Amino acid sequence: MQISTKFTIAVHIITCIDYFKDTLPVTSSFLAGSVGVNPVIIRGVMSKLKEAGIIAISQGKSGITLARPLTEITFYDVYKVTDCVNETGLFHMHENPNPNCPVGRNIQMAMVGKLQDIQAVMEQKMQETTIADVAVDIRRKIKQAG
Amino acid sequence: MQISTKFTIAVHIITCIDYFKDTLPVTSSFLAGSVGVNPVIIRGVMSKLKEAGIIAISQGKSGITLARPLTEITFYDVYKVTDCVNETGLFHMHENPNPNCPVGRNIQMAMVGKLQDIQAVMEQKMQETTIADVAVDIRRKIKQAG
DNA sequence: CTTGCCTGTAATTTATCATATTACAGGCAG
DNA sequence: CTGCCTGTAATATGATAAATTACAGGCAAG
Repeated sequence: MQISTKFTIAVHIITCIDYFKDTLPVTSSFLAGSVGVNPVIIRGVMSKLKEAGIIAISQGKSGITLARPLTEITFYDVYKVTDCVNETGLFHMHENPNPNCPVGRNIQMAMVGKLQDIQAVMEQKMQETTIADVAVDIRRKIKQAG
Repeated sequence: MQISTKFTIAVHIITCIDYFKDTLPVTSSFLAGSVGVNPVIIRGVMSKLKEAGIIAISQGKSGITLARPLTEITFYDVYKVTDCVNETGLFHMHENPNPNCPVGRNIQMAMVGKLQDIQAVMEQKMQETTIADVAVDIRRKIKQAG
């Protein structure tokens, strides 16, 4: 299993909006071309980024803009927005342990807290990484080699 | 997306082997009953646990035993054994960014290290948790309420 | 104020993967 | 030697991700 590409697509989208903001109008079709996926996927992700107050979308020909600076958009924000991991958690527990078995009827209670702790450290690390970190790396690489 | 139930099933299996080791022979059918899944799934997980030197399997009627103490079996060991996350990583990056776009041709390089770091803190936390921690919780709960 | 480009979203298709299930070969212990 | 158990292949089913088609609705440029 893997976390949906919607997460990295969203990071790509945000990075593009920033990178091209003074050059040309950024639209879902343009983004679809850069990301390499269907425009509908882009629109779906964009729509959620808008709801979350990360980007601003105007219809017509104007294009999409950022609603706050890259340094204030964390990986965690994007990860939450794209629903990559649902409310039941990162780990999928087997759902029918036997209640007539002493281990079976207690295993969920015994594991849930530990699994949440593991997920929590991952999410904490995501909060410490921002899209600005990605943008910096990309600009540096472009300066070096194009 | 979620990490496969094989992980929690494996934890359940190991806990059961320990819990019932002096009481009755533990077989794949018995475990399937406790876990609530098909015996073939149990056998597949068991087989990998054996390869990894975590359990010992003898055929015939004898049953399955642990190959090392619970305190030396970490969540990380079990997670690796069950192949819950493949070698391409926890995150699934979109695979066709446009090489003609400056962002598209550099986005993967800019993200991969950051995603690996996030995965690494999660795996580090898994190394710090052992099946013994689960077994302790279960025994305590059983003493309290059954 | 109209027209054209763009977003929003539903519906359908395709591909992939997780899990269940059936079936049977092979092995060990009693 | 015999019966229960493991090992594993093959197939079916179901869920989910992503692609695709289609179209309604809105804004902005002119």
